[in-house]
Amino acid sequence: MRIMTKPVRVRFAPSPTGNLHIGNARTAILNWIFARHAKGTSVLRIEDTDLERSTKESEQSILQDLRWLGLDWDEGPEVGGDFGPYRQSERLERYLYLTNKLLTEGKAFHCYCEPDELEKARQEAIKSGKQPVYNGRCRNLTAEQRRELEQQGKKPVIRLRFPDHAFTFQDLVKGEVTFPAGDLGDFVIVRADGIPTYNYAVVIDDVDMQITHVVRGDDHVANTPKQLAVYEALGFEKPVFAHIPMILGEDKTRLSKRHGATSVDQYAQDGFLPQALVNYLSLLSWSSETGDEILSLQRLIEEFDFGRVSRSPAVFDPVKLRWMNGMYIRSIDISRLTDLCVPFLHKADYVLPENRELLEKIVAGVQEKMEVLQDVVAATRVFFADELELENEELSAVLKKESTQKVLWSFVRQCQTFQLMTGDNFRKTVKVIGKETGVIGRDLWMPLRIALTGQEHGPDLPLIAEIFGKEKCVAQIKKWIIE
RNA sequence: GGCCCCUUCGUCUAGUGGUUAGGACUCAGGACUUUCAUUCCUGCAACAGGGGUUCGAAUCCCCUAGGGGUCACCA
Repeated sequence: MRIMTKPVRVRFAPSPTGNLHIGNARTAILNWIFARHAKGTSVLRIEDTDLERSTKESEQSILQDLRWLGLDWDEGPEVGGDFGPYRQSERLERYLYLTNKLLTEGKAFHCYCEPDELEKARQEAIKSGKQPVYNGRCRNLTAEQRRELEQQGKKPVIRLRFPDHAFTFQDLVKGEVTFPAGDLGDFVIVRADGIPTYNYAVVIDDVDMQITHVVRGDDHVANTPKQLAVYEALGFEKPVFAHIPMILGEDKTRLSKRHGATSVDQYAQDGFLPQALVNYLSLLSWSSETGDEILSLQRLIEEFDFGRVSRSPAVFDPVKLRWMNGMYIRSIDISRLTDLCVPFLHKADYVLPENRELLEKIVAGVQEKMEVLQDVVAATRVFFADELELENEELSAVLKKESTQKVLWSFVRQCQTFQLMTGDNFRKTVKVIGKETGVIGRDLWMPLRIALTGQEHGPDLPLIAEIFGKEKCVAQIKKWIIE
């Protein structure tokens, strides 16, 4: 006998009600990595049953953010597939068909209870320590009673008759999870406006799209028994579940806007690299068996395993993300890095040199000082600023020192001995100045740096001199020579 | 409040009965160096608490505490 294992099919199913959030991005990443690891299929589905909040713009921005992260999908909006449509709003007929089936089989029923009444009862139940479950008032209405209610103009919702037994499922990361009987009531599967609710639609979609593994956030664990009840009522085969832990903020509460930047889009704008973000996020609640942390997409795909996903939530650490981003910036080749930096330089209104080689030289000079691409602006300011003012008054004291003045004089004199200011010429010049003045080390270099750039810190001085050119160097130095 | 899940350095984590409890970020110190940065080295720092089980528990069991999630005509 040969055991045929079904090819893996996973889905990421965002609701288009805002930007792609870091937490959702992590879910998308794990889904995608798992699909690639298993040589399976990744599906993207848009869960837009919340008509109030869903927008086309959100959908577009989410798609764009996913692509920016480097995640693609084999089936879904804009790419199609054999199991569509991939937007819930386009699948209403399918839900209706199955709802009628449940209704005729007596597995679901119409409910005419007033929402605010129910809500009041719910609050009271919670307050008095009881289970806030639906009381079953409309469970057994006669056709006569229903007609009467309808005549009063009441619009019913449809509830699922919730079975009176416990639910257990095997979770790929949590292990066995059991929910005792009697804690859940007949929940709403179709709203008064005919739109299905999440816990209902999600099951039908997952089945229709032949999803084998449901990989999603921890916050859905408590929803799972409701969904299991739907699988059961519809007679559907259940998928495998994998609930990955939440991402928390610094204060250990669920990551949200109060914790700062939480949208993928924001990280893109700040100059994070998608590879770094993917790498960092995949390391939240998961680790490589090797202990390595800088992992290529290739390795992520090869090594990923739900068995190594931790069961506890992880605090998002922006500092470590920045460090990791810096690692990636330092590792990419200078031509690509330059391409990536150009938009940031433009935004800063810097006038960039026509000469590509020169631009790359500048970027190379600050590559190791960057953690995010945005840092290129501050790091290269010295090359693009019109006016190089002293950073602070204390520096002028350095420039007035007697030894400094000797150095500056000597520099101007030495510049007459060569035509072109190159890094090498600058280095040789400084060496000669050292011999001529007897000044060495920091006392020799620092005054030149300050006179040349107005600052104590910055890129390699010979590089600065070369890019400035002889004329500008001499002019800058002369500014600080006291007659 | 009920139910579900979780608990190793400040943070991310390794660890599946016997380890000096390892690594990474951060921080501190040092080396390199014309500055900053990079890089390298060193250091600080953890098994939530209490009971068991066992010759032996971070690892297994129970209780307590703490945290998170969820109980919607949101997803």
